[in-house]
Amino acid sequence: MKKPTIKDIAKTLNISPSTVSRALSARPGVSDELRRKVIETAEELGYMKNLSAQTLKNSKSKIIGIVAFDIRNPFFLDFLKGVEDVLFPREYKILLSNADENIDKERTYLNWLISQGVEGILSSPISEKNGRSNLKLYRDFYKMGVPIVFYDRMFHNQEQFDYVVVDNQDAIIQALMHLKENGHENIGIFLSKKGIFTIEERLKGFFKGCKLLNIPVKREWICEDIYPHEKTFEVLKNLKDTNNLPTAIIATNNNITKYIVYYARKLDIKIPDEVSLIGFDDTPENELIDPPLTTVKQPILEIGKISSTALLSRIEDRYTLPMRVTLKAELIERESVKCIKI
Amino acid sequence: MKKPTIKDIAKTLNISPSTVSRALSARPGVSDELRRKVIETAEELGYMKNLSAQTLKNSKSKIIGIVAFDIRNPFFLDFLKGVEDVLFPREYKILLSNADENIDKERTYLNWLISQGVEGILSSPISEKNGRSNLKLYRDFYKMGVPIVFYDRMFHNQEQFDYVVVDNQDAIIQALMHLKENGHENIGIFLSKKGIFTIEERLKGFFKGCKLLNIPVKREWICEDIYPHEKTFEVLKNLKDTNNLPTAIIATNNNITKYIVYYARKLDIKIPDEVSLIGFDDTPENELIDPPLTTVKQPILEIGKISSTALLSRIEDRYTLPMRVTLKAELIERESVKCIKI
DNA sequence: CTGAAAGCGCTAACAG
DNA sequence: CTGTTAGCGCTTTCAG
Repeated sequence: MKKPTIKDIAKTLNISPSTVSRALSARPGVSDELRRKVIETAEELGYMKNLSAQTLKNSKSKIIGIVAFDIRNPFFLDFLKGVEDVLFPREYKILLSNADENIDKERTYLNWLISQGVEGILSSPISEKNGRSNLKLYRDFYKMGVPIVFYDRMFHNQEQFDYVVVDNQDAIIQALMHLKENGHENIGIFLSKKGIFTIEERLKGFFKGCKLLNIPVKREWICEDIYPHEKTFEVLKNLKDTNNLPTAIIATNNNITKYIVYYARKLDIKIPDEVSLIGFDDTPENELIDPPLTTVKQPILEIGKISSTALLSRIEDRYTLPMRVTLKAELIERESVKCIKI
Repeated sequence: MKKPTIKDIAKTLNISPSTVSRALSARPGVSDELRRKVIETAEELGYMKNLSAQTLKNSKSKIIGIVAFDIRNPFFLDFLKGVEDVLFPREYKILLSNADENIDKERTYLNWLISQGVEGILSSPISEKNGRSNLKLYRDFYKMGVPIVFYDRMFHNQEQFDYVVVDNQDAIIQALMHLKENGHENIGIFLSKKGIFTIEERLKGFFKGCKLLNIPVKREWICEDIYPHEKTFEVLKNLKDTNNLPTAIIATNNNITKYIVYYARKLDIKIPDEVSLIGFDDTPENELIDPPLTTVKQPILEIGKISSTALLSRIEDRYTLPMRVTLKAELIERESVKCIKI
């Protein structure tokens, strides 16, 4: 037996579908008496509104699309929670995509989202080493009037788009200042895949901060493209074998943080006695690791809340001014940085 | 300007909408020549198919709904990845819900999902201490013919439903055996909120295993309803103050695991020297914690893959036999269990 | 306050 | 191989 529709309710009550529609949508123009009866029989019949029909009719799906750069990243635990917190009370639903750091997959999902009729998109856009990205597609969507808010990542010089990101340069500068205060001048940085917006920014922040603080930059200590994680081992081992370890390392994402701890232990490099470490992304476990990790903490829940709030307001008012938010990261001091000031 | 539709393409080529539809859907009945032209002008016009219309027409949304018990649980990192891995190639999309351990929220989302026309639902059903749940609603859906696969959690004695869960009793028994082998007889267990399926099962496993292995059960060492996390502190402190610590503790989820480590450290209870610990849910950090944690590891990625595969096959064939899968957990031995055999 | 009719975009059945 | 027609379920005029 098929799902009952508005028509079935109309028929059982001998009224017209339009009246049923009005009654169920809480719109005016129906007597209280009738409305009550409609609602009642709707329940009896087990009626559930068909949102596809409604969407088709008034082109409002009450769905927003999320494009995740990689759904396995713990980033999404807090981010999704933040988004869901603001969406749920407003009855918006989430269509979840996972780009897996792959621009082709991202493109496929973006097209699906549009076809599905999402009212807006929350995206952390992928870009590859060679600079390839789906910027053109995002631009097309922008022209079509699809509200888009970038979170965590964005495109440079595309000021028409809304975004909510962290000040990644400042985040690294904070880390550098902390290291400098603790007497470190020989500082390395481990970066994951090239091309990723946040990683590029963190590297820029490193250069900027070193200049600012008068910290010498040494080519071998800028370890780029640390991926997959075994590369962490190679690089660390090489640095150790050549007796060329910096006194401190800054990690630039949670995964690298984790693997530096892991492989340093295997290589018998003592943290923080031999090398100090500042982690990136404060997963709850960072406090429990040995040693508890001094970490740059991003306000991820906030990114979720703010970006989704921004998206909703743009959905409601397409012609509002660009919303560009840059949040500050925070340095959580624990025990992985040793003071070596003389 | 509105989004172009199939009609617009038809008009510019002076053909009928149905031909365009056939051409774009790769169905037979169109000359190659025409098909080529259709596809071409579709691209020129920036046509994107309207899935709401398609769904309305053939009641196939190519969307499945996921109900998460609590989206902040790291469980969902691997689970969602597993699901997405199987869904993406088959062009199914994910509508994500977050029940937040709240049956009312779960119910709201379930109704949304149905209204949205999802073709199936992957759910970890919530149940409260008092036994309340949305079982009735799930039953209604079952009657309506909506495919449902439960993952991680399920209902007892509801054998009509498909499910993919872990053998939680066995998981705890494995932990007990390991402890017994290492000479432990005074064993405590820390459980989170009452009523949760997995937690109840783990407690049952504890009783069963103790009986099996001839381990005495002591009331004060069965610490239930550890929530919120500060409760971990209270309980541990009390046990310590009364000089009543067991020699080993089994944690029953990742959060409790984490907080036992955390508060044990605060209370200066040495793991594993004073108390051995077996954690539950193997987050990658468990290896980095001090000490590296012996942990019960659930095959979460598999749960995602298998449950979504099961769901898709039920969507394709509604009348197949029930699919009930129980996966085994695995004990990862590290260094948080001390051998105290004399 | 209620009903009739048209249409959102797409597809499937039937004709030609 | 292509076109015509009708209809999926809902809402929104416009009449009454």
